[in-house]
Amino acid sequence: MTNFVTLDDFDYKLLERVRRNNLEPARVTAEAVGLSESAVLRRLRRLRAEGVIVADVAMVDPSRIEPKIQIHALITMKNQERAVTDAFKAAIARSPEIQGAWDVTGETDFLLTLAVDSMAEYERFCQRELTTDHGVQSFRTMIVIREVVGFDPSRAQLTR
Amino acid sequence: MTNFVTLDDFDYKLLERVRRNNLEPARVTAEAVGLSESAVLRRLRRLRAEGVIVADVAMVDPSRIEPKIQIHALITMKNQERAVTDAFKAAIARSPEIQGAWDVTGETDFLLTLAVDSMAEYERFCQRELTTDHGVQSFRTMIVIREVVGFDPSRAQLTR
DNA sequence: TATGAAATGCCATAACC
DNA sequence: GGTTATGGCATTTCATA
Repeated sequence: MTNFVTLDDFDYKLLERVRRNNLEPARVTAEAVGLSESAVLRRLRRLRAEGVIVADVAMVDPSRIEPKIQIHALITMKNQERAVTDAFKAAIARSPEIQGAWDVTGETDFLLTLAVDSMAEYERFCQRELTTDHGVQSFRTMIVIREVVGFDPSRAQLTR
Repeated sequence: MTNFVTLDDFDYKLLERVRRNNLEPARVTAEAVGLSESAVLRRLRRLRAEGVIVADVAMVDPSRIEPKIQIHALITMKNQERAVTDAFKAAIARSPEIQGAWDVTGETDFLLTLAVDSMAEYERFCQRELTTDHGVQSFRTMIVIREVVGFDPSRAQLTR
């Protein structure tokens, strides 16, 4: 699961296309990248089996359904004890408000990204995860005013 | 692109599934949500036409291909002149290193997320966009040590 | 205006070269 | 990697409420 995979130019071309649209018929893709239909399908199957393609998903625009408030929070922990930070990470990972979370260098320890329906919901999250003895010393809230660069699936990073 | 869309329970169930896997045969989905195959396909077609489903994509795990350094940067601008900030936003949006960018409240003005192959590449980005008269007063770099919550497609937020 | 059922046509699959 | 035959799936049409 951990080893790297070597890809040739065809694979890269395929990934580039399928990251934009994974419903494109293989016939079309084949012509675009200069392969036969079956070659395209076999390579995509291999890329999925090898874990290069992790998931095939429909991207939903929640703003078309309900207005969401997007928030970033910088977390400073009281100390660096593994037991404490691990528990905090686990709690964060379980929180439905969380969109992403990173262990970062610098003056703060974690960066969180959240999406909530209201500030009241964010307050509940803070009480539940930040101000209730999970080892958090302080946190800084940054509310998103406007998205400058919209989420671009072809730029999306999947790690872990 | 404009008005909100009202969805019923079937639509929500469909979205929930298709956000996890958009290659699932409609027959399977139909049984899971309690609709006929054609009803499922029609509703999904409508959700795509109405822009609730924005894109259908394969999610790639770049860590399987090449090691990437993930970086968050907090930007403080010299002032809030529209002409300056707009130019900065445009430059950011054009930068290939950028994964996301947000206009935020608080002590800083923007939060950027980047993925680079090396610190040298990040340095080049900083020289190109941050330290070369785009109105940036100061910035703080946070390098991701470890991802706590991996990017989850079913949690992904598409705004704008 | 929505559904469910059946015929058509397209697409992926798999076994070949 | 390309070609071909098969099976599966989406699409379309139609009847119904």
